[in-house]
Amino acid sequence: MNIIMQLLLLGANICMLFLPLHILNIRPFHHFKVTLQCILHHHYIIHSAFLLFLLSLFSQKMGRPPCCDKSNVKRGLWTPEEDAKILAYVANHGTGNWTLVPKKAGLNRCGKSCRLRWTNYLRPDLKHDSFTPQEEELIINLHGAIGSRWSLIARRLPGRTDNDVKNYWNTKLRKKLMKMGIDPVTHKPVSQVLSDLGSISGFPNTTTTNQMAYVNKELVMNNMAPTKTEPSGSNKSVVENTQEGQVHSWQHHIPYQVLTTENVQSQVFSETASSTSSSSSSNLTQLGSPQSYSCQTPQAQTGPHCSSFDWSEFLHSDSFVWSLNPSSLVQSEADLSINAKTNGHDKQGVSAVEGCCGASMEYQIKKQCEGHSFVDGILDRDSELRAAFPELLDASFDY
DNA sequence: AATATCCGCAACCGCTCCGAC
DNA sequence: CGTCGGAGCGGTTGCGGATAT
Repeated sequence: MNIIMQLLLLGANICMLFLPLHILNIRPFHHFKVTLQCILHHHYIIHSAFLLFLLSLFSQKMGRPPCCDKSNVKRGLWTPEEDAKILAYVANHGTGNWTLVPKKAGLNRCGKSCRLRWTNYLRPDLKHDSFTPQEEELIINLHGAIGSRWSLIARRLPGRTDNDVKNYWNTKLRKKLMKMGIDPVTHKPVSQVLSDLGSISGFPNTTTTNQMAYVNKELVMNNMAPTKTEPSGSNKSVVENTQEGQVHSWQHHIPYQVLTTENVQSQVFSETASSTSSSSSSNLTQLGSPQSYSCQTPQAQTGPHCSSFDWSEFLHSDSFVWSLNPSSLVQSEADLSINAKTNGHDKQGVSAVEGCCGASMEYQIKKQCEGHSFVDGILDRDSELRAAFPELLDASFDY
């Protein structure tokens, strides 16, 4: 009798508390749900059940609930037993509807967590060994072209996940580029980035000096050599910024590959669009191979050496590419819009390609196909800048 | 040998997109 | 048209091993 009275009393109290919120449709209210559950569960299990019942009644008006009750699911590293359960479940039922997987597989995990564990670690087609130089090279090329679109980049690397690529970039490749004096975000020489900063903001030289000092401090803090100023615009400047051997190794073993327009359009564009087609797997496999990135047109291979690499053109490569061959891009965009409609989940990738790949990547490709590699362009431009602004670059050591 | 610091990686979080209803 | 739920993405966190002091 006492329990019944308590239940009724609690129910009335909760109704008094919940009903106005329910009527007012206050959505953030569902954040209290778990907390209230925890408090009541500690002392009054029956009350908690009653509360849950009420909550379920009100849930229609509480907005989107969390994907799982995070306070009651296990988090952190996975045990071999848990892995075995996932593997067994997937072997029997396949993937899909991950929210049901924990329940069906007997796991006390969030469904999202299960999906991540499968896609990032347990999938049988994953490689668990270290990245090869070819993979490194591909990541750098693609990052330079499309930025940190890790999932798109990972699709070119069979057996690698977006998480793998992202981690590898953040821990290794980014530092490697910085060590070479190349800004890992823009893939330009640090000096050029600072020069752009100065010209865009209209800061006087003193400010630019401070910026240089800041970046050099960053380099020092990252255990990297600050940028040395080379007299008379030597094209060895970047090489001498760092340990020579490393850069030579970089340039010889991890060169920026030469790409053709056709390759990029067929690779990056079709990759996002063809994921639903039967030929997607062959495309992706082909994309992962380094030779697919070599310049195939004899004209390009024997073309004139590009002596000047204009970074402002690189920055505004959208218009540049349009002026080069607008008709082909119109065609590409038309294809993309069709593909985007037929493959909704890749729309993000398509738009990314439209925004990034179609422009800057294509520009790089054209430049590279003219026999002028990306690194060559960086080095040339860096040398020009050093020759043009020796006093500006010297000032970087004034901090 | 003990402690501090660094580093790599697995996992998590918050957000967006998209199809179904 | 608005809402819900699944899926995916990119950024960030934190654990555990490696290395330095």
